[in-house]
Amino acid sequence: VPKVTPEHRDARRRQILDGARRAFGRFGYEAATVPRLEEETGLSRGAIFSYYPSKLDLFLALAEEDQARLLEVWIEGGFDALVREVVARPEWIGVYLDVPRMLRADPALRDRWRAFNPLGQERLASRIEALRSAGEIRSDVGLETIGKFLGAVYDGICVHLGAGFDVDVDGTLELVRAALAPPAVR
Amino acid sequence: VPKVTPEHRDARRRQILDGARRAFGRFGYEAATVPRLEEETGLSRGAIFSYYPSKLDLFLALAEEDQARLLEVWIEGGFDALVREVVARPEWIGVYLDVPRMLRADPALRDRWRAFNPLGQERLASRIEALRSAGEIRSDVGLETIGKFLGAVYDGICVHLGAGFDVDVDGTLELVRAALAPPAVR
Amino acid sequence: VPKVTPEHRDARRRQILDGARRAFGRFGYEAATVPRLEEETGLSRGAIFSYYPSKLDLFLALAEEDQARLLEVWIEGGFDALVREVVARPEWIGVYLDVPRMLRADPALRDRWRAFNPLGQERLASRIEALRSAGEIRSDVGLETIGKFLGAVYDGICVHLGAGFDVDVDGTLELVRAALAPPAVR
Amino acid sequence: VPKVTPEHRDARRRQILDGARRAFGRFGYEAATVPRLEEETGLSRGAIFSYYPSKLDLFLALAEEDQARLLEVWIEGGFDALVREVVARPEWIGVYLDVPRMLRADPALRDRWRAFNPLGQERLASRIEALRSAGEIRSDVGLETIGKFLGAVYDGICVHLGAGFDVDVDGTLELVRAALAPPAVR
DNA sequence: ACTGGCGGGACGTCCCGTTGAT
DNA sequence: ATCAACGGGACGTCCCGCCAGT
Repeated sequence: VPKVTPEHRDARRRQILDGARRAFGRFGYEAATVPRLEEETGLSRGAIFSYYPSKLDLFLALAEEDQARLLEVWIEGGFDALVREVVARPEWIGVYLDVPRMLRADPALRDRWRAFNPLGQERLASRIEALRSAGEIRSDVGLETIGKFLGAVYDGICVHLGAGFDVDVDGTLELVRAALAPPAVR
Repeated sequence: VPKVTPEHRDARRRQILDGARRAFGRFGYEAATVPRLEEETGLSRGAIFSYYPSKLDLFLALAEEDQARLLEVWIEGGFDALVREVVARPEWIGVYLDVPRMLRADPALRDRWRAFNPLGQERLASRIEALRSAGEIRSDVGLETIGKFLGAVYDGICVHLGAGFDVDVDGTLELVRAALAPPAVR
Repeated sequence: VPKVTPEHRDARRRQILDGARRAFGRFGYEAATVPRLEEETGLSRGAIFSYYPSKLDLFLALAEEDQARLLEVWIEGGFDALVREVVARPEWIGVYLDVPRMLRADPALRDRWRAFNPLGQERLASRIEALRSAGEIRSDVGLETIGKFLGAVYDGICVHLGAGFDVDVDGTLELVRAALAPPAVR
Repeated sequence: VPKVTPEHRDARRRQILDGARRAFGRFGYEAATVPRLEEETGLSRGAIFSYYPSKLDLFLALAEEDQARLLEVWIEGGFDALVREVVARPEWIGVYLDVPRMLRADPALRDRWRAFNPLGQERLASRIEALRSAGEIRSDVGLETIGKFLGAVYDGICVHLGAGFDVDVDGTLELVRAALAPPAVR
């Protein structure tokens, strides 16, 4: 049984994840066939499947990794930063776009996805809460509503980006700001 | 001398479209296999493929039909009506969700999709323009920006619905309204 | 029950046979699909299959018709005429080329083919016999051998023509003549 | 690091070629379905198509192998040896018979086939030339004509063999000899 | 008499994941 | 640890022929 340093394992994992993202992003989940994954990662089936038990698991690992990273961007830099991030790296959208479709057909997956990264979600909620307390966003609508609204806008932008349509980042962010602005005297 | 009446053909077409929508909606484009299409439509391959030359053509016929119908709802009833329509019939979402993913991988398809129903798109633009002229929505941002914003929100809602997440219709619409409201004295 | 004159039936039969020959000749038996037969004949499945019970039967009718005609040419005009005939109408070769392949896989068909047109075969044998008696061809080899030799040359020419290779008609016929010439003083 | 030794690969290749020849020979190209190829080779689709990218490629590999071998027999042993070889192994005929039929419908394939093994064709031409110089065959007809004549006779014999008809080897070869004999005083 | 809708099966291809070899 | 050979199943397509309908 050959042995290998943990560093090597991590590097391989990264190599697989990076190549897989390119493949999934370019072709979509089903069209990113194992041969294409091999090509993009530069590794063979054997190697890939020794790190991830199936194509689906590899895909989900990628999706959760992105999810965590983007949540972090949101928490750290706010919604603007989140949107600018995805616009700046549209090649990452591919993976994200496939997720909801898979959730649709597989309730078990839906639960898994929902339960992922509860800590991050909580931190995000706290941050929005803080903004609200500071009077920067309106407090006459529920936190949940704001979260869902932002989520929808974000997902919508991703869909447009993913489909190759132009996105008006500044304009959209301006409208989002207006939507969340505390009510003024009218 | 055709073998069947045009009425029969139309009925069959509907039967195929309806069954196919169920199949595509439930499973997604690739997982809606031909046997599943047969099962849902109650017809055999021979019948289905005598009306549509391929699975993709059937899918696109469905997608364009929905697209036209929803655009009509939007034009006639406004954005609220559009959102309430998709929320009321979430089983129609499935087909819609697969479209952008397919556009991503196929530029030719993207062009075809974009060029579809130009008249409807124009009519929608006119309507928004009219609302703006009437002072019901703000005129300090471009028409294009408003269209893209609404499109994004709508698509985002579809993604959430499609993925099986709850959607806060009233709250979201309220925020959209705020986003588009003409600026007041602050 | 509609009625039709025998003339009409014969005309339809010709129409089907002629179209089918074009299709079989151009594409070969398996690639000459029923839709292609429909196209070439200008008739529908129903019409075609009401005159011939299956694609194979239609093909064999055609093959036997050609076989009979070519045998007649051979009997009437000799081997030279036969060869010149097939060279002049290479589009007829297609059907002929598929026959031996089908015989190979189907012994029953082989018997049917062999038993076809015994009268013609006999007449041909008589003719060669007569030539031999007249001293025009050598009599030191069996009639059977001569027949098989000529058959092989003819089939070989057909194969070459069918494959699209050039055929040296005059040269080949000259060599055949030499092969069959009565032995001279050497 | 390959999984198997080159010897293993060669053995597998042979196993596939041999089984495929049986299948193609018995049923013909189109009727030699993939399941039948699996059965004859004793291997699965996965194995077969990992050695040959498609059924057509497998078939052509076989055809070219035979072509090369038989050309060698012709060059080394003369036309007699060639004919005796195919008569002795009639199961090899099947593959050979399908080739011209495929060439007929596919000009690209025709070019590929023609360009195959030019060295062998040249060596054969030299050999016949040498025989002619030595006075063993007539020199009053072109080399090309002789080649085409022999090719036609050979192909005709193959057709007969393939179709399951008897072939009179000795008689036919005797006639071929007469055809090519130098002209004597008459 | 003729049409063409339709059933149902078979096609070649390609897929994913296991496994035995290195 | 990594490889590629391989099994076996599923895919969309297209085929042929039957027969209901005109």
